[in-house]
Amino acid sequence: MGASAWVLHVDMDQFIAAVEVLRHPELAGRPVIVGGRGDPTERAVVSTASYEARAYGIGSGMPLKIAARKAPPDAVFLPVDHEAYERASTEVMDTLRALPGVVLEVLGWDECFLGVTTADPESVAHDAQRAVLAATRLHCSVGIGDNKVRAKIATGFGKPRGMFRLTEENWFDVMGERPTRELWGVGTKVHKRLAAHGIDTVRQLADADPAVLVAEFGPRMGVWYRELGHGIGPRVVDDSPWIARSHSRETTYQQNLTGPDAVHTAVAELAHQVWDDCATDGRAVVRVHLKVRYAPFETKTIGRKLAEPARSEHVLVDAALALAQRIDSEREIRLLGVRAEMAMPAGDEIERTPVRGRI
DNA sequence: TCTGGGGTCCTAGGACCC
DNA sequence: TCTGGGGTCCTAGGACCC
Repeated sequence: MGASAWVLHVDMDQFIAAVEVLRHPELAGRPVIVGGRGDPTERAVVSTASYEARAYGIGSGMPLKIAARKAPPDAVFLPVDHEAYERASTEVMDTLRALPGVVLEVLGWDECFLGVTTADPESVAHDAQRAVLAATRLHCSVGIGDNKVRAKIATGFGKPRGMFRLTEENWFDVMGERPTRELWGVGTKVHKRLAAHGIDTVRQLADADPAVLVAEFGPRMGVWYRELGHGIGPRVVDDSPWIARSHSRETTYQQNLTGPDAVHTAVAELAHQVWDDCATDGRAVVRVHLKVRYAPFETKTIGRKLAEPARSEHVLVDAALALAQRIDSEREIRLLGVRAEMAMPAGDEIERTPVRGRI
C-alpha cells in the first residue's frame, strides 16, 4: 500500500474548560462553565462547558442565564481568559507543527488541519495525540479524511480522545441518512430552506437538482451545498500566515444604551480600539462599518468606503462618528460595534471558499 | 429561553457608465 | 417620449464558523 495525501483535523476536547481545570485542579470532575465575565446574571454566553456540565444540557453559545438555570449547585462559572487560551493554543500548534512531514493550517484556538502524505494516517493521528498530551496535558480528537470537509466532520465521531476516518468510500454509509444540519457550513437557516424543498438528509442533498439549489441559494452557494452533500471539499492544507481582512470591536451593554451623547461616546471608544488593532497590523483602513442592535434583537449595519485608504486614527474615528449620525439614538440600543476593513497586501488572489472557520 | 465577540464569505439591489 | 442590455462598483444585510 503506497502513501497518499491525507487531511487530519485536530480538535481539542473541551479546550477552554480543560485549560481552566489544569490551572485549578480542584475543579476536575465538576461541571465547569466558562463565559463572559463569569457572572451568570449578566448578558453573555457560554464559551465552553465541561463534559460534566454538558450532561445537564449546557453547551456553547447558550446564554449564561439559561445555563445558570440548568446547572447543578456544584457548578462553577468562570470568566473568559483570552491570554491563557492563547498561550495554550500556541503550545498545541507548535507541538503539532513539529511533527515530521506535516503542513499545519490553524482554524481557531483549539483546532487545525494537518496535511500529510502517508500510508498510515491513523498512526500519524496517534502521534499527534500523544505529542499534544505530553507537551500540554490536554487531550484531543482527530478526524481523518481525504479532504477538509470529511476530516472536519469525522472528528465529531472520534470524540472524546479518539479518531475516525471518513472518506469517499464510507461517506454515504456514515452521513447519507443524517440531517443536512450536520454538514459543516449548513446552519439552522439553510437547513430550513433545504427542508422546504423536501431536502432533509445528506443523501437527498447530494441527489438534489442543482438548478433548484442555484435558484434558491445563488450560483456559488447552490453549487457548494450540493457538493457538501457529496462530502466534496478542498484538499489543500495551507500553512501561509494568517492575514486578517478586518478588525472589529463590539460590546453588548448590560443596560440598554440610549441618547446621542451615549452613542457618540461609545462609538468613539470602539473606533479607538479598532484603530489600535489595525495599527498593530500596520495596514491602512479602506472601509468602516457600524453595527447596531436595537432592543429586543434587531440588527442593522451601516457602512462606507473611505475616499482613500486611511492611516490615522482620527480619520477612522471621524468616519465612524459620521456613520453614527444615522443611528436612531432615541431607541433602546443593546449593542454597538465598529468594524474596519483593511487594505490587503498586493497579490491577495488566494482562492476563497465558503468553508469558513478561521478566526 | 434569551441570545457574546471576533471573524469570513456570499448575495441582492441600486447607481452609474457605455 | 420612452427606453435595451451589459458591466462594475458600492451599500446593506445575511449566514456561518469558533
